[in-house]
Amino acid sequence: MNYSSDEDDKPLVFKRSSTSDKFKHSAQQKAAAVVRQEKPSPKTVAKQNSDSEDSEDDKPLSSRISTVPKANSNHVKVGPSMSASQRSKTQVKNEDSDDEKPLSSKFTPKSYVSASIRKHDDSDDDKPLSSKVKQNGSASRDNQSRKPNIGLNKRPPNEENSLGQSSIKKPKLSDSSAPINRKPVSVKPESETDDDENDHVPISQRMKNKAPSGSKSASIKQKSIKVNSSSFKKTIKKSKKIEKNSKYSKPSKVPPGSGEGQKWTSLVHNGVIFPPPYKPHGVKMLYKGKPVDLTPEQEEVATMFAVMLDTDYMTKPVFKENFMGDWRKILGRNHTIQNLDDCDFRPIYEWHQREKEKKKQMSTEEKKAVKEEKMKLEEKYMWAIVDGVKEKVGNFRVEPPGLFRGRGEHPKMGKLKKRIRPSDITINIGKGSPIPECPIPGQSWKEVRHDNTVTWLAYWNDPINPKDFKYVFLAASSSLKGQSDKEKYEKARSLKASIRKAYTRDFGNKDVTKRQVAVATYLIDKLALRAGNEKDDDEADTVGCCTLKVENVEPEPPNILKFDFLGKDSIRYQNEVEVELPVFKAIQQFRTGKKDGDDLFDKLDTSTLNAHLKELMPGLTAKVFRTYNASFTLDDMNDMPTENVVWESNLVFDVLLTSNSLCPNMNVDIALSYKFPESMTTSLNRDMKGGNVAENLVVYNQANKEVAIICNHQRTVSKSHSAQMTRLNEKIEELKGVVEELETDLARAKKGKPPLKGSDGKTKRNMNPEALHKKIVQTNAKIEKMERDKETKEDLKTVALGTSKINYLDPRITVAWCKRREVPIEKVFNKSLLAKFAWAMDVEPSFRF
DNA sequence: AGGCGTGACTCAGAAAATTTGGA
DNA sequence: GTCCAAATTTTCTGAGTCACGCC
Repeated sequence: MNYSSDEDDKPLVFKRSSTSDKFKHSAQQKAAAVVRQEKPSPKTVAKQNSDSEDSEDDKPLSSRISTVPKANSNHVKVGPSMSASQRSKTQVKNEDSDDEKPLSSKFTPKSYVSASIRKHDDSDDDKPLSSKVKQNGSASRDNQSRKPNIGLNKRPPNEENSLGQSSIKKPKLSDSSAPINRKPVSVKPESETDDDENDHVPISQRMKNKAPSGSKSASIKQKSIKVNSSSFKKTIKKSKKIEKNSKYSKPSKVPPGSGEGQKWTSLVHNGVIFPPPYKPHGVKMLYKGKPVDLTPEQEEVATMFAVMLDTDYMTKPVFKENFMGDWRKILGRNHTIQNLDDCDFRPIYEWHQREKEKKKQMSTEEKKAVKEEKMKLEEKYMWAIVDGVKEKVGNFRVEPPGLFRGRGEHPKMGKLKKRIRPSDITINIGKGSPIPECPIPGQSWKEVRHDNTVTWLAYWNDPINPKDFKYVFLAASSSLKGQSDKEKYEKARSLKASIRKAYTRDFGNKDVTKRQVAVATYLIDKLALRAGNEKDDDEADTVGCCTLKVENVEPEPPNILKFDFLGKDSIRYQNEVEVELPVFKAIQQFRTGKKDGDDLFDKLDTSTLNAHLKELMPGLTAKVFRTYNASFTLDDMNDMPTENVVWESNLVFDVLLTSNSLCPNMNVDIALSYKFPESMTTSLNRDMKGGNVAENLVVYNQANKEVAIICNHQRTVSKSHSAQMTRLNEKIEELKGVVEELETDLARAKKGKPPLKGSDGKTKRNMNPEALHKKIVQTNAKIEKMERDKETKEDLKTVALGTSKINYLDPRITVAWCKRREVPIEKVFNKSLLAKFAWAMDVEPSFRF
């Protein structure tokens, strides 16, 4: 069968399945039917179905599927649950039904709120892309009239209401359905607009026309450092239309700049700062039990190794061999030290520990003084002036010498990373600007350039791999970085459903390369896999989609694929996914006749894959799917209702406390105000808003976690994790004991008897049954809360939420959502994220990814 | 052939949780 | 014995680092 057709039977896969369970449930309850478009005419319906596929297609596959990497226990997989037929049915139905109903669970309802809110949206339409992905989405567009109506979903047209508030409640509609795609081609042009610009314009009018992301002008001048964006907006906005119809025709790379590839007009900075020279400590290590004299240079390298005695690099032979190889070069051929095994670095190690301890013991004032001293030295390097605007420099400190710490089984781990000198560094600076003074007397820069088509301020060759470079760039909060960040998200937003159809059609293509491209694209889309460049033998052996080996993908009939491989940073990816039959068959076929270590996609590499992707959409590359998947998932879940949460005291209590621990900036007062159950009821009425904030934050974190799981962002379990868990368990047990005791006393009190002595032997005060009962309830609530905390903790012990927040989630989704729900943005973004995302701060509340 | 985005980890300092000390 | 706050310990975070990967 060819999937290409539209069959209704679409594979389930496309559907989304799982949102978080929690959401799911709620969603389910609430909605029953989904609505997709407004009413469809019959034909539409039919069509729709087909579209529906698309519509569903809109969703990121990953979301649809539940895949879940096993690594995290959490989620587990999933699968598409509905059958195709079911699904189609549902859809249809939905269409008719009204909005309110939810969709089956599957579809997650996405947004209602937004829908309603989106005012402008109604109009939209046309979106070019709209079809794009998510349907609705577009926020920006909305403003204007552009929005299509997307179809789909109904959105109430007028809702506009204020943003947020009221609207929030509305039932959702899901939009998922998508709109149909309208034409494909036009991708982006119009819409784009984004927000920014319009600040001055009345909202309603704002449209944006701006340019989409693309280029921006270089002029970024203004910038304000502050968070506020307003200034930013402007800057950014500038529009360029670039993309526009032409679509991305542009070479993908050229960014903004005012001119061809020009990134700035004037650039002033002070270069880089070097680490202080090595200060010999004179502590002698032992060789065959005897102290050895080392020159400062030899001692420096020995110290680098000694300091790592307590790491597990010591268990890696490669590390030791590489270290010894490089150290021996410095020791010289005839040195006493010939064998690493006869070396005893402990004296140096212990000296280092003492130094560390000393540092730790310094008084606060001393520490402060040291810090200020350092600041004074570094201050001049921290800023650059780009086109007249003061911008923070990212990494102006030259990397100090050390032993290379490769991740995973890196063949070069342990090699000496030599000290970088000025003569290794190339400086890039504005033509008329003063050339940074070389900080080390008597030395000079390797080269000084005036290249305004690049954004780096300086670079040097990586001593470990001379072919690689280490660049000094502006900080993430700079306009230059902000612009390209925004462009990245705009590109992802413009992904269209039609792309899915296009590759689906090739699952059975006779041309093997085309088939492989189709299947690989499917995996990238569905699982948010990385492209997978080829790697050299002198790098760790990790893979991405194009470099998957036969042994990394195990097909299990009827249609399950088991993935198990080491990806970037040697992080393991394990997942079992149900795929469409043609994909499954294709994978089986790609595997036949090959050995475990052979390439699964033997006809592919990232450049051929990306070349094909670019045919589908200008500027499209494999990594866009990751961004798309992540942001889509967040946008989708953010519209989950929270109103169905039962506002019972216990639950509220939990939610508040939990959110407090999950949300960094949560207002402590809010949580505290709920700390005492007695006051809870009243507080609830009084502080409903606070409660909602906390509740919303739980939803947000849940969505964030979902994304982290999709992207496989892991973290190592903290050393103290198990101790922490044990402690929690002990406390829970202790509380349980308390409850039992209380219950005994309660029973006795009811009979008029005094309480028994406590386990500690003390006598307790007489309490009346009501008081005892109350206490039991309170304690039980506390236990439940702790159990929940425990779960959350266990759940997140291997999941890192930060990476996706920083790199994959369009901040406008978060900002708009916060505006709609009246959640202070500071509760979600810390100071550095606020600075980094200054460009997104004034997005319309109706923005949808 | 570079150029730049992504990503896990580290560490110091902040915040929260506990303990201690005194009234 | 209770209460409160200071002191101390534990946990969490933000910012920085530098390795890794994509195009």
